[in-house]
Amino acid sequence: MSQQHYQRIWQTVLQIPAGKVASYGQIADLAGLPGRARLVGKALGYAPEQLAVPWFRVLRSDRSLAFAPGSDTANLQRQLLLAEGVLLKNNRVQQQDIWQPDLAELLFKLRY
DNA sequence: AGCATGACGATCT
DNA sequence: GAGATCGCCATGC
Repeated sequence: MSQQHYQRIWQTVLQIPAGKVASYGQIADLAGLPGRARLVGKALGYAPEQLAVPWFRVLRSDRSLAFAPGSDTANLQRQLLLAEGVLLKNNRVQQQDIWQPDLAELLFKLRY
């Protein structure tokens, strides 16, 4: 897949504010890539460290973490979210912690 | 080209 | 909510 798509995904994820989370599908939609939720996960895995993309603020549409419960990655994600005040209950975040961006403002910042 | 594999998602039970 | 099923799309063998 093109770097262009990855770039858009990374830039979109960078817009998620601390203390909020978004789903893979939501990010795909906002990045102008509807139907490609799976590509978002892949892009996050390739994200350069230097860009400091908040990958831990992205999870599934059912509000559960994508990594196996108990795995090192899942534990790390849980810790990073907790540090921002996002508490997981039974591997799920609260509905209120889901990011609901102002579309006009977001599109302006991303200027697609 | 065919098939399996995912940091996924919507829908039904 | 949990589990099963099917759809989706990019990748790699």
